[in-house]
Amino acid sequence: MFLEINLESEIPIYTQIRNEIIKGIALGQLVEGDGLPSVRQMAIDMGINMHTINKGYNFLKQEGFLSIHRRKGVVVNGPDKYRYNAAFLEILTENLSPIIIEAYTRGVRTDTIERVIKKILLSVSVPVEGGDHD
Amino acid sequence: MFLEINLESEIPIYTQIRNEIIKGIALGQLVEGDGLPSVRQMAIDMGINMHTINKGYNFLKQEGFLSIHRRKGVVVNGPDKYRYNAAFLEILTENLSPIIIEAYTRGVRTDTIERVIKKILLSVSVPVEGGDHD
DNA sequence: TGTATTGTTATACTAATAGTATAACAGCCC
DNA sequence: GGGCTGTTATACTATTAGTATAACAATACA
Repeated sequence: MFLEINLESEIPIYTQIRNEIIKGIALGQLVEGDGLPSVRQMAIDMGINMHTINKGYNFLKQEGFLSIHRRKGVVVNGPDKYRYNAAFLEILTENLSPIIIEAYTRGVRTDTIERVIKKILLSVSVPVEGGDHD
Repeated sequence: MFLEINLESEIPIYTQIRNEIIKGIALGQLVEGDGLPSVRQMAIDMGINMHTINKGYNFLKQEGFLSIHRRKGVVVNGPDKYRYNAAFLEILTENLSPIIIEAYTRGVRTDTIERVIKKILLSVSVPVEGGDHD
């Protein structure tokens, strides 16, 4: 696995694992049916405790990104398992609000904010005029 | 003070205080020179410990939003004291990335994400076609 | 000049969370 | 049946959030 984890970050390790795997799915590096390393193996690879990995995997399982089987291990789900709904859009708004409002208050103009958003989206997708993901 | 604080939230109280005051500045409810309640008074009003308020105030002080004097109390700064710079834009990108990437991965289309952003900005500013803040 | 109010600092305590460390349990493919 | 999987339980350390007192230091103001 090629997860970029920063042990010094204030962001919990299991959260970083979660975010990196979601990013891997966004980039197409992880697709439906792909298997992930076992909690023990990844723990060894990353020099991190097994339970921390397991915690990250379980968040992703609960959110629909992964399926977990006793012996088969951890497998990436298809998009239908983690497609967004109205509730997600509400949480998204709640999470974005303080960040966006701070930027606005600090004088970042609307078009600059949108440029930042576009840059992030471009880092994870192929730009297609008028087109989109899925 | 009219800060909306949720004691049950996973977000630390002092962070909520910080965000609410920044929001107050964005809305124009707090402008340069305005005084805020003393740490003791606000602690009483909100039923929260003095140190928690103080922690929130000090974050805002360190970030340039507030000035704090021994006896005069806490005062809102002018925009020049908290205007963004290049470093802020980098942190902004870092903070937005996992949220935006997750939304994208879950199938939220680019224009939907931008609609959410616009909704947040509208909640805090007066819509002006082609114009902007400041 | 006092005095009261301000933010500040120090100390101590509880509760919750992150992370580590072992160990054992249970499903299941080969 | 052996070995690998995720799972669960327990225990421990470190850090953070929040509370609770108390005292200190600057300073506006009567």
